[in-house]
Amino acid sequence: MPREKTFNVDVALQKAGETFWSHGYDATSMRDLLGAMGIQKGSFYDTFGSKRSVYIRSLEQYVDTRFAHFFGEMIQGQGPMESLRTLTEVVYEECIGTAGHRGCMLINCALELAHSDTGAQRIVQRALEFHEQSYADLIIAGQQAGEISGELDAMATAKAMLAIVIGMRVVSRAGASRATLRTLADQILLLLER
Amino acid sequence: MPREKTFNVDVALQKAGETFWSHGYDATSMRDLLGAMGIQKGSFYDTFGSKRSVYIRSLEQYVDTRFAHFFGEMIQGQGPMESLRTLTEVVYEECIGTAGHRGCMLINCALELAHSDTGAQRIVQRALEFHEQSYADLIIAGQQAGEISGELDAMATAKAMLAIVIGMRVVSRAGASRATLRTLADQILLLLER
DNA sequence: GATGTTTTGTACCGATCGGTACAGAATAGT
DNA sequence: ACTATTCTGTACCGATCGGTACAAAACATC
Repeated sequence: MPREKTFNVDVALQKAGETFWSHGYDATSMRDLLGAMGIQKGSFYDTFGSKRSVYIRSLEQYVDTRFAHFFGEMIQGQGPMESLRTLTEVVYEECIGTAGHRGCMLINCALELAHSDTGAQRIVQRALEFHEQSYADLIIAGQQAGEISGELDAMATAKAMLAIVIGMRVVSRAGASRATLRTLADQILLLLER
Repeated sequence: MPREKTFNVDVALQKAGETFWSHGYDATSMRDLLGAMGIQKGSFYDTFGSKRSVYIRSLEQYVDTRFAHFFGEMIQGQGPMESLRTLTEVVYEECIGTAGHRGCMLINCALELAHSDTGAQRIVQRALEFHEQSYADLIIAGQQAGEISGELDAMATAKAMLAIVIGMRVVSRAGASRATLRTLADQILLLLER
């Protein structure tokens, strides 16, 4: 008998996430948020409860969909080394694209919120660990396939790769040149040729 | 004839900088700021004019004193490779220290403000370029001294080193383990042994 | 058409924001 | 003592903050 919800919760969350992504948590006001989500205050608080809960949920959605896509269909059917190349190029393309100045929502969150919000911190840590482990798995697979030297410390190299990726997202948000980002992408892959 | 200022402007700026460093720009209120600086609103606005101007000045002071110390007395009398080792260890020690969760003020600023404040962005960019160039100079000196392979692309390696340093500061602010930070420090130095 | 729910829109809440104004106490040089 | 400047402390400004309350309209089921 009731009237059905006329807006899609996931879509609204995604819109909210994009706004948080660009401007951060504090700098996003309820006015900005409602505008981006296309709903009114009443619906907002009935559905989500608070600004912070929307942030957390949109961050979780960002992590889930992004990593599923990254380590799923994006490297479907590719060999380990080819996958690592693809993933690095994708990061590079995102950094130099129009949305490059937004950086990575996870990393933006790590610096703005993970410092004071333990809930956000847990999400960030788990996502970083997952990212790191996924790299390491690909490196190990590459070693088993003979594409990557067995001398390499897979976990340590994975950590270094992730650190450079993080560096790329930071400097690109700070306005780094395309050439710098290209160099960093190349350096990531050079880590695998030792 | 006038009464002299009873507080030291540089000390007050430094206290302000530490507060901004820990909590960021937005999350630091005037109340926090005045408390940390140990002065009252009247003195604050008479002396500094605005919250933003204090932030910019404290950021400049942070960059100046820090880099002067880093690439000055800290590596005084050391060879190039030894200097690079020292600088890397210092970053590691800072990351695992009690102040590690603060990260680096410059990088915090890069993500929070450089995105929207062109003045802050210019400071961040110039500081990153200086840091990068200083690394490159040391690498080149190391190559001339025969401590580092001449095959290495000095500028590209410097960029990669800086990117990993940035990654370290981000993950340490997000609560990374000591072991992870140790691994990353080792990986920085491994970049020089190719 | 009656009922129940979700929508929009607006009015409002106390708190806090950065910033201004100013009075009065303190401290210096003349 | 006189004067100039800086300090502290407080009161206040308009604006905005996140969040609440609620009435009226829209919609879906019965």
